[in-house]
Order: sequence, then C-alpha cells, then structure tokens
Amino acid sequence: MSVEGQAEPEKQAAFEQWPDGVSFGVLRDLIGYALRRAQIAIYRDFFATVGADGITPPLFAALVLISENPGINQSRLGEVLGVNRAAAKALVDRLAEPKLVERQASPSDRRANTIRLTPVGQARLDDLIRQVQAHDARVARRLVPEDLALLRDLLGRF
Amino acid sequence: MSVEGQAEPEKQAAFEQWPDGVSFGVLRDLIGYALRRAQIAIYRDFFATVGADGITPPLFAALVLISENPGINQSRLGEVLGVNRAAAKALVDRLAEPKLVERQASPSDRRANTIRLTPVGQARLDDLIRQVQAHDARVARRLVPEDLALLRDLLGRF
DNA sequence: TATTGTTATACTCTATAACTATA
DNA sequence: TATAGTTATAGAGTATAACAATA
Repeated sequence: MSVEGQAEPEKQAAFEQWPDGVSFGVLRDLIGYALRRAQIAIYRDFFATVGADGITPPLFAALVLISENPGINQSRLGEVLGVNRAAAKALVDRLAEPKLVERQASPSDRRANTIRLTPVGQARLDDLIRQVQAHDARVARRLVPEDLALLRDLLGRF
Repeated sequence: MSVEGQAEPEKQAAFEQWPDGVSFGVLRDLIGYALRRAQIAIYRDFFATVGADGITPPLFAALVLISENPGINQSRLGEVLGVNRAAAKALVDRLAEPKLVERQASPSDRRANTIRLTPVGQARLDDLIRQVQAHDARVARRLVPEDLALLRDLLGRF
C-alpha cells in the first residue's frame, strides 16, 4: 500500500536461476555462463547482508589479505587480488579513508608502502567475517560439505 | 627489447589461482570467493579471445537471448539477465548503435519495444558463438565431461 | 495503479598511460 | 632499466529516482 503522494521504491525483480519461458540457446552449454549466473545470485545475497556497510566483495577480500599479510605492499596486494597497481591503490584509498587500514613507509624500500589494519579495522573485519560467513553458508545451504569440497576442487581447475 | 624512446606497454601480471607465499585466511573457506577467483580467470581469457571486438560477457549474453527470443522486450530481457530496466536499456543501446539489434514498436503494447537481431547482428553472433565456445572449452580444458556436468549441477544450487 | 521505456545521475571496478622516486 | 606509488583519464556495468505514455 502506498502512502498518498509517495511512490513505493521500485522493487528489484527476483533473480531466477534459469527462468522458464525463455530460451538460453548456447548459454545453457557454456560453463562460464553458468558460473556467471551463480555469481549474480551470490552477489545479490552479499549486498543484502553486508552491503549496508559500504563493504563490497573486493574490499572485503582486500581487508582479509591485509589482515593475514600485514605489511604487504600495494603492488603485491593487487597481484594477489588480480588487479593492477592503480586499482590496488584505489582499493587501499577506500579502506584508508575511514581509517580501516594505514600506510607506512617501508623501512627496506623507500619506494614502497606497507599496508596494515588499524585496530578499528581489525575489529571491523572481525564483525564482517561473521557476516560474510553467514552469507556464504546461506547461499551454499543446498550443498552438503562433500559437495562443497568437490566444487572447490572443480573451481580450482580454471 | 624496447625501442629507444618508446616505453614498453606495461604487461598485466599473470593471475595465479592461489599464489603461494601469501595467506588467504577465511577467504580460503568461502565458496563465494572461490567462485570469484574462477570468474576472474575466466574473464581474462574471455577478453583475450573475444574482447577485441568490444563484446563483453553481458553483451554476448544479451545477443544470444535476443537471438533465441526474437521480439523480447527490454524489461523482460533485463529480468532474465538479472539487471534492471535502465541497465537493460544501456545494453540494448550498445548493441543498437552498431546495428546488431533493432527496436520495433510492439503491435500489442504501445509502451513496449520488441528487440530483434539484424541480419548483420545474426552473422556477427554466429562468429562470436564460435569464438566463445572455443574460449569456454579452453578454460574448461582440465575438466572432463563428467566434471562439467557435476559442476553445472552444483552451480545451479546457488 | 502498474508497467514500459526513458533520462539524469552516481558509484564501483578496472584499465591504460605517463610521471616521480627510488632500486 | 625496472619497480612502487601516484595521478589523470576513460569506459563498462549497474543502481536509484523521477517522468511520460500506455495498460
């Protein structure tokens, strides 16, 4: 029921994995496209769960990697995440702005920064990890542990 | 060997699936992150194969769906692809500009456009399908058919 | 009232290219 | 020469919000 004079916010259409009544042609046979559709479904759940904090999947991954590898530099962080230096800098900027991470001059290489979490960042990450784990368990709820192990193995072959 | 006065274009660092020497912490256990890494690897191969034509994975998917469902309207196309109306319009615009698809007024609903491939678009898609199938087979080269069937089933459960 | 398409706007993600400082 | 970080720029992808036309 809409309040007079106020439009309802438009609801996002549900994402059906393979809707009926439409032909997918060759897309049905492409494993890359099956992966893409699964990813869309997972991202939607991620944003519904974690997104309110402004943390996106790439930012979450960066936070975890910085936490696990304190003192890592930006270029290496980018390599590990699969993005270039400029993109890695953008990620670190977005985490540094709210003071979740900080840059320090590297003692051994005056070109490089070392990146590490602040105490606030670590506390925040601890919370985020709980949220993301709940999200991950929810999207994988139809997979038993053996399925998950198998899936992990198969995905590792790309 | 660089020519004097000309810098080499910077090479993109290779994307190792799970590089050694760095700790992934909780990321190692999140199935959503395993999916994300597989997707990064697949996208890189897609762009190396097909990207020169300016066709991206979402545009390719839209082309196939329009081909398979001629006369589909933009809103429905968006629903099927998992994007909203505005994003669906942007995709159709990008395909209509080089005349791969065309909009026609719907005879039954004067609000709606029907979208279909042009002959040029269909010929182009036929070529693209060949390229994308080769790409898909290449990225899945370490998976036997039974693995692929299994993977498809597992991905369908998200 | 609800839906289709459109427009305006904004943000994330990512790349390329060129520059500075160091190595 | 090569590498780390930075800056400027650009483009893809996507969302929200509001509007007009039509259902």
